[in-house]
Amino acid sequence: MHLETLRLYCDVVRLRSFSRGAEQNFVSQSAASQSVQQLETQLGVVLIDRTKRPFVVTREGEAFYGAARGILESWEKAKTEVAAVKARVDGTVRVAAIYSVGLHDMSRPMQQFMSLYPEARVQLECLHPHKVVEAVLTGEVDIGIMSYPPAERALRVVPLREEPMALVCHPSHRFARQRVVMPAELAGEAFVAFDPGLTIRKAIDRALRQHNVRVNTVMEFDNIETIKQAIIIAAGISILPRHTVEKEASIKTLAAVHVAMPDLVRPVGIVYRRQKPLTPTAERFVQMLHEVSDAPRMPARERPRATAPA
Amino acid sequence: MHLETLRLYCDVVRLRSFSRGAEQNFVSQSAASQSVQQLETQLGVVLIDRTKRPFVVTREGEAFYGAARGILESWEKAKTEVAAVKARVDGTVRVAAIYSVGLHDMSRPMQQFMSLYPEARVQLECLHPHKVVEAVLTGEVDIGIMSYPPAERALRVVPLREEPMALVCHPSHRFARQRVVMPAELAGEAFVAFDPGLTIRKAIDRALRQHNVRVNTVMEFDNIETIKQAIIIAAGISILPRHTVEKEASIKTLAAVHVAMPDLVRPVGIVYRRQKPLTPTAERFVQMLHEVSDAPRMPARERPRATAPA
DNA sequence: TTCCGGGTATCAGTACGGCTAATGGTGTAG
DNA sequence: CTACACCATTAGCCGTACTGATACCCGGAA
Repeated sequence: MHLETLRLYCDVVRLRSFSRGAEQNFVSQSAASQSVQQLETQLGVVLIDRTKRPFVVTREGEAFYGAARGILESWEKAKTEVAAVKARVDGTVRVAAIYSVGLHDMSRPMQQFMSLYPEARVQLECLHPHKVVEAVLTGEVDIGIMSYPPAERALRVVPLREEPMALVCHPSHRFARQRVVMPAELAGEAFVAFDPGLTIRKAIDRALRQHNVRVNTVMEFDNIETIKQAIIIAAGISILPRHTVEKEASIKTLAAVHVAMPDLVRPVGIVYRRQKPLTPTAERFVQMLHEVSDAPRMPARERPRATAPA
Repeated sequence: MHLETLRLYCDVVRLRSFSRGAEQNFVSQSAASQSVQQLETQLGVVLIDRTKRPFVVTREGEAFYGAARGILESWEKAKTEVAAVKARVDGTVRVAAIYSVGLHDMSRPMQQFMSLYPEARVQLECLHPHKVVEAVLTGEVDIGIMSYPPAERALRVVPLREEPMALVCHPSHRFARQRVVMPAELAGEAFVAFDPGLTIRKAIDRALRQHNVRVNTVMEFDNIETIKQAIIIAAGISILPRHTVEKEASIKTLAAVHVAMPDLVRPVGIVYRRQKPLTPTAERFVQMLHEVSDAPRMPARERPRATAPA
């Protein structure tokens, strides 16, 4: 059963004419006649009494006319409803970020984005790195923002920036009075480290190993905030992205010192599903992230470029 | 847009599988896949996220699922509604009769019919002869019952009976004491006639003319009941179908006397639209009319037979 | 990792159904 | 009664939805 047939029938009844109904539906009069006949056959009912001119709609025809109108209305409503959902979904960017990025680096681009596209919405949630990947893969979020983005087949990775790392210690620590700390000086220091399962832990370990330094790991945490708290109570030192301790450094709660390990950076990237192209809104949000990241912290010549989505 | 496609989509979503949805609709898995794809193209929306297994219905898909279910329900409702109207109409015989027949001769066949077919209904309305024809032609009624049924091309006529006529007069009239009245005796009598527009008037006029009799027409009415009232107040005599005055004759309100004009009979027939075959129920009602008419009043050899409807 | 199995997308071929154009029939108005 | 407007009917074409086969993809297991 074609919905077009119902529409045709309704127009025929409304206009009291097969010819005009056909015209309104851009088909021939013959088609209208045949369609209504088929409709009557399928229903097993005579809808229109054609022996009078102009024809007379039977009682069954009147009843069916009302019902058909209702169905067509429902159909139109369904289409607009779906379109509305699409618009709403399209206009919403769901973002999952790791804690450090979400807490320190998302408010500015989000505010800027929402002022540029007032109709758009951004849903941000802060998760553990593994959960970020999971959320992206399950489609719970459109994009993920994380450090050390994994190279999975189902994921597309767009490098965003590389964050310089700094040695972070208590203001009373002797390092706090130095302009720079050499790797060798770290030997034997009480060290507050990341959890062994995290990629950043492996990266720092590797860097220390490269400089033949062995630290004394006294604590392990899965997030930067807790590590900072541990340093504040003088539990030890650590190596963290520079900008995540900027606030504490300015109020002298913590000290951030340059450490001579130029290879040690924290790469931050955007991940999304390879199979699922970004929505236009999400794409604009990614663009916004790049612009905000580029300006304050990175020289133009090192700017990473987003790879074009499929 | 096919309603079958909507049903297929609903089944696919409900069963969370293209294969099972296809099976449920007796089509191939391929067809299900293509149908849903086309649906998505037409709506410009992705309804099902097929990159996961089992697939995930998108928000748009959920919204559309609800709407589609509503449409399908409406469709089922529409079909049953129309069927109900059809059943009701089919089981109802709409009859238009002229006053004299409707008042005197319909209660018995109607009662008998309704006791034979309790689920059937009879709608009887009494109209002027012209209105009876009109009601039949417009389709307002299924069959018409009238005297002197007209031979129109659009009408099919089934003779029902020929009613003998009698001279009707006031009980105090001299004719009331006679066993028979000869046509010649009518000369100059005060006569209460039918309206000139009615066929029965023309028939009576012709019969009188054939017997070279001229009456004194004092009143003209378009229905038998009024004529009878006029006779009761001694306004004159008339010639009416015998059985329409039987009740008044039995209680001596009127006198009905045999008049020697054997050609003068009132033919009563059933009319219905030639283009519109009778419903089964209407056909049974016509049959009933014949049986009731035949038994009391007419010798078997004169029984008219219904012509078979198309 | 590699393979395997269930499930879906894709493709070419085909059959069915709806459309058109021309023609025939019917009702209504003048 | 004639003319006209309107609808039904017919044959033939074309589009489209189906089928069956095959390729692809994802997820799980060795």
